[in-house]
Amino acid sequence: MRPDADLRSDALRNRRALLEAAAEAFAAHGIDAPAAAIARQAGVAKGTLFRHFPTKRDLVAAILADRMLTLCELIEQIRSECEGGLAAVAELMTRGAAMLAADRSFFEAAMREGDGDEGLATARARLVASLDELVVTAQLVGELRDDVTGIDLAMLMMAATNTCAPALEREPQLWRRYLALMIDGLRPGELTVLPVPALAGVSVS
Amino acid sequence: MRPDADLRSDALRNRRALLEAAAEAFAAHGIDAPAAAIARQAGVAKGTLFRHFPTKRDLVAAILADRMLTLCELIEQIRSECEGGLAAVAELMTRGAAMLAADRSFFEAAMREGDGDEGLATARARLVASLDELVVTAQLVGELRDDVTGIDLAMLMMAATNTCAPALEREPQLWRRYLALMIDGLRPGELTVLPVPALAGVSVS
DNA sequence: AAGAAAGATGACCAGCCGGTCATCTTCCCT
DNA sequence: AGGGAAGATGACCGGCTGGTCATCTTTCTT
Repeated sequence: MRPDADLRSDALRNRRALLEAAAEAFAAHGIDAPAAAIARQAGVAKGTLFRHFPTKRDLVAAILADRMLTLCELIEQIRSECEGGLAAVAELMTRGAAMLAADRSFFEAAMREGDGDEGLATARARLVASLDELVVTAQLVGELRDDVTGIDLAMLMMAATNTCAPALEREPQLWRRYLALMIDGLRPGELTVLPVPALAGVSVS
Repeated sequence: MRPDADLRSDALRNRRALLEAAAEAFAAHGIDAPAAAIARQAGVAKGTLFRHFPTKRDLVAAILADRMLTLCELIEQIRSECEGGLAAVAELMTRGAAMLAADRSFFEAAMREGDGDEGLATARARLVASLDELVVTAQLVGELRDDVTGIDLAMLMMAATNTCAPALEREPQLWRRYLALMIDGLRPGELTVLPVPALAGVSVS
């Protein structure tokens, strides 16, 4: 993704193996997957991991940023496929949530990581912008309540998938139930005036 | 709460101090609050803690059970105050969520703990039963969609409060926003057919 | 082809955690 | 009052973690 600076060939290879291994480990075991395990999986020594990512936070941030950009791509794809209404929003939330449900680490990471990492900060900003576009489009057509924002969508996706996390083994699709419920709450009609404004701007979490 | 068996006077005193200290520590720092800190706060040695609660899980379970019973009491109180409609449901969810928002550990514990502990299992059962009663009442009046259950309410409360957990420092009331959105989704009208049934029976998480 | 720089290695470290146990103290009953 | 049992103590243990560093290996340049 990054231009990857000018690394020696072996360094580049290792870096990529590390990212791949980390993505897998984090998705399966959450943020707390031990660094040693990731290095082993990548076929590399622990020291090498810490050479590429001086801190575990850096590694987590790199992967979180990547996932966020993937979400951006998903949004673009949906915008080109669907009409802009609630259907598009629902489609995004469903497919996005499916992504999150398959990756334990996303929620944990999005919650804990600040904006220390620059790559993460810009990825986050891009994601929020994309979400906002989608929201505004749906609102213009009158199919989405006017008082929600892009960040709200992100929060709801995380809410639906994470709440079920442990129940996921019993019923891996449970998140769909709550997501559907939440989407119903997004319809216009302003049944309730939302208390408290959404978080603003750059930093989602 | 428990009859507290027949303990020696000092043992009883220590046990209570331990529970109080643990509740405080868990609420503030989450489930991972170190056992040593809890013991110190209770003015007791670490060994004493592990005498009363052979495993940290046992301590967590004890406190989680207590919180669940508190929620039961809250429900009873609301049922005696409000009419049975959606207002009662909304009231419960708001006040219940406020409780959860003030206690980092509840969500973590509810997610991780199985039903190993008997006290916990019965507390959980009682809570689910209370929630179900509330739900049925509101459904009879036609103010709550027919396809939700008591467990759904619990899940939504946790979803709303936990998702915002880290944003809580910036905007401690943010959970109210999402809870309101979710409650809107609970209105009857069956806009969407919910995919996936709710979890059944005893074990919530 | 040779040497210097970039990179890889893995033994090692410090810190923290849950949990144990031999020893000492407190309580309670007779 | 005194003795035995229930309880309290805190040093200690083993395991696991993120992170370091002196040493060795690979790559790239000239």
